[in-house]
Amino acid sequence: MPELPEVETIVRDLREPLVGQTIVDVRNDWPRLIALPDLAELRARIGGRIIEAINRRGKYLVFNLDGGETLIIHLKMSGQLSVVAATEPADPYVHTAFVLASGEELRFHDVRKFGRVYLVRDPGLVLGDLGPEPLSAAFNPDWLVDQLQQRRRVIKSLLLDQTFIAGVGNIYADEALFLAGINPGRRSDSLTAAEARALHAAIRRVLKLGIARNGASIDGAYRRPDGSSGDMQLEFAVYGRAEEPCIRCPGIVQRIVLGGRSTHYCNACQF
DNA sequence: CAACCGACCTGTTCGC
DNA sequence: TGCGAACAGGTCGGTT
Repeated sequence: MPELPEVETIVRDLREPLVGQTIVDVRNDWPRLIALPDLAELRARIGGRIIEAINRRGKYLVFNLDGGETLIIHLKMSGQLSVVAATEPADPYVHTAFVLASGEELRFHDVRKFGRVYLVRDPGLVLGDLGPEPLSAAFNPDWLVDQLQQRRRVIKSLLLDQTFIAGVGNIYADEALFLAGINPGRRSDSLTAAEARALHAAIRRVLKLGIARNGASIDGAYRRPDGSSGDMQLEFAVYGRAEEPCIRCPGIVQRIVLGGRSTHYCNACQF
C-alpha cells in the first residue's frame, strides 16, 4: 500500500516525535514480522539505542541508531506506524511495538502481517539491490532513455521493479504513465527518447504531488502516524477510475491486469 | 532475461 | 439477508 510518497510522509511525521528517543525494548506477537535477526537478538541489540535520524530509501523506512545499528521497516501492503503513550489500549493489529524510554511506544500496526522489520549493522544487506531514487539526480532523463533501450520489458512492470527504480508502486506507475500519455503495455525499448523524457518528468511530477498531498488514502488503508489521511486520492486521473470518463479526452478509463497487477489507463490517449 | 503464478495474510466489497 | 468470489497500495521464490 504505501509507496514512496506515503513512506516519505510517514518519515517526515516521525522525526519530530522520535529523533533523540531511546528504545528500551521490543514486543512482538508475530515472529515472521521480524525478518532479521530473531526476536531475542533484536531485543538484546536494540535496548538502549538512541534514534539519531530517520530517512527513507525506496519504500523502506531507515532509522539510524547510535552504536552503528540501523533499524529498517517495510510496511508492505497494510503497515501503519504510530507513536502513542504506552498506556493507550492495546490494538489487536499491532504485532510489533518499540518501547521508548519516554513512556511512549512506536507501534507497528499491520492487518495483513506482510510488513518486515530488520536490524542490521550493514544497511546494504537490505537496501543493496534498490535502483536509484526517482527524486535524486541519479535518476535523470538521459539515464532513463538509455535504460529503457537496454531492457525489453513491459514498461509498467519495469516501473514496479524496485531494482530498476526505488519507490514507485502500482498507483504512481499508472498515474505517471497516464501523464506521459504512454500505454502501460508497451515494451520499454519501444519508447522513443521523447517519450522516455516525458515519462521521466511524469514520474517526478506524480511523486512530488503525492508528497505534497501527504500520500493517498483509500479505504483507510494508509494513515499518517497521527491517524490522519492523505489527500492524493483526490488527484487520481486513472487509478481506481475504471469505466469513468478520461479527464483529458473523450475516452473511458480501462482496467486490465498486467504482470498480475491491476492497471488503469485511457486507451484513447495513451499510446 | 522475462513473464506468470502461487505464497504470504486479513478485511472489505461485489455479484448472485 | 447470506455466502462465496474477487480484490487490495508489495515482494519473493519457483516454474515455464
